[in-house]
Amino acid sequence: MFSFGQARQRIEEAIKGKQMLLVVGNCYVEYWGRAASKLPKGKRLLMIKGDSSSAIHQNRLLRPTNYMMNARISCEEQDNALVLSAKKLKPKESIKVFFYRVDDIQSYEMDSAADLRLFGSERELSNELMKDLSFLEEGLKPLKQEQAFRKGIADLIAEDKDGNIVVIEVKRRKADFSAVTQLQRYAKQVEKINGVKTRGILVAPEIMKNARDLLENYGLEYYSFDFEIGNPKTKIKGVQKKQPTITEFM
Amino acid sequence: MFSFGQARQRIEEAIKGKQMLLVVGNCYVEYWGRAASKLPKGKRLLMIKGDSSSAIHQNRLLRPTNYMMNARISCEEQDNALVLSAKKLKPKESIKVFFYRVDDIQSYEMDSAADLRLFGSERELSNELMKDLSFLEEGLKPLKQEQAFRKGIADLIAEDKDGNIVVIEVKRRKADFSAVTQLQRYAKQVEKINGVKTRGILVAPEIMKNARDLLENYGLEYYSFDFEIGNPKTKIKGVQKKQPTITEFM
DNA sequence: TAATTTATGTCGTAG
DNA sequence: CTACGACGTAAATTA
Ligand SMILES: [Mg+2]
Ligand SMILES: [Mg+2]
Repeated sequence: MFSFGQARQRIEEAIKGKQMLLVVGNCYVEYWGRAASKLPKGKRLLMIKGDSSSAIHQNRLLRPTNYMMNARISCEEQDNALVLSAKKLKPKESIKVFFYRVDDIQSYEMDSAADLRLFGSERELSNELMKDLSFLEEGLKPLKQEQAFRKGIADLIAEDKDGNIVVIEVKRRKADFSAVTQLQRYAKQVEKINGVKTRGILVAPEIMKNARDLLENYGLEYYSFDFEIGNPKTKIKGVQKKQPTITEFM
Repeated sequence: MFSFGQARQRIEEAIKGKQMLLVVGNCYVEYWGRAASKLPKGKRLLMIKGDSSSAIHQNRLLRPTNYMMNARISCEEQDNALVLSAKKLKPKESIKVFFYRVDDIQSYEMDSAADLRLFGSERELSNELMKDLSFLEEGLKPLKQEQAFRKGIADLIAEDKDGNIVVIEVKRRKADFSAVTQLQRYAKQVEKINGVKTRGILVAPEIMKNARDLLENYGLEYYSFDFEIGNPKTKIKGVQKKQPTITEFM
């Protein structure tokens, strides 16, 4: 139990020092901005980080119920509440946390943030695949031109043994409608730019049934694959072309 | 500073009691599952909630660097580290947090989670719009509104004054490619089911330039609108039809 | 700065 | 349990 005066001093100190700040207590939360919300009174945890990212957490779920980043934080004592406000412009937004009881305040001087080393990202899979496109199809070669650019419009652009341009989209998880429409969009765009018929290949571990139907309607191709995440190398295995499932004639 | 023995006891108690648990200390984090990652040693905050949702936070950004939900949490003392593990099946995943120094442990009995009352969601805007479709266009009437409502394939399905079926997709923010392709997919599907030409209308506060070009290529229509978030009613205002931007002749 | 895309997306919901 | 779409998506990347 903290008096609002004590609490305010402690909070302002921590914020000034860019410390990780945690406030636990009975509060009511209002948000107004891109949307609006009200969180009924209850015991919650407020986390404010050194970069001013703020979040109100309940005791369930990963994501906070309210949050804001790049905000200006302020703290004021009202009649019956300690009010913590986070405000930002662009978009104009505001959160107000009304603490009616402050149970605990903790703050920690933290180490400067380190980069997470992540393996198995789509980018990594895509790079691995590019090293040997014959995994996909005999005679498939990356187009040097596109390779030069960090990222063009599609994940990969290649040329098949007959000289057709092939647009390749890689997904690290089960492909859905959006993966298919994305590939279709890229394929059409490349087709328009180069003025030649272009193949589109979706490479993903799995694909939703309905998404696959759409893909086949668009005349695109699907290859399944597996990958094994390793350090430092992620390995691609078991690439195989899936034949169209001819379910109906038009 | 906690001894590993003390720390372990405190942690296990908090987890058993489904309390909100916070552990601060110098640690190294390994994740393996859908992807894999390593977070270099440093002072971090581990948050474990009553539903076993766990997150490793650094002192910046809203999102945690590592996280897991619906996991089985365990804690064991090793030679030079206190190891907190979170494991789950489906997908099979694991996080290990190696604490080399435990600076602080806090746990809190929390109130049961309350529902956030959110205003200005897409669903709310859609409902509001349906009440008076003449906002969009004279003579537009909701069609099979219960089915449109329940089925949810499209946000709204209506009939215009000439008897055409109109599929309407509402977006609460600036519409992009995916909004356009989504609407296109719905419109085509309704067209196929009913066997008649179908209009597709995208209603959004704004639309990306490129997305708009795509929309016009598809023969779909765009209406802009504004909304004012209120409690309990969100008001829709300033709906206006945007004429196709004829940029090029085919 | 705006546009675009990824994400270990998370989360809710309907079937 | 899966499919599917919203999310105040956040965050990284690129033009
Ligand atoms: Mg991709
Ligand atoms: Mg919608």
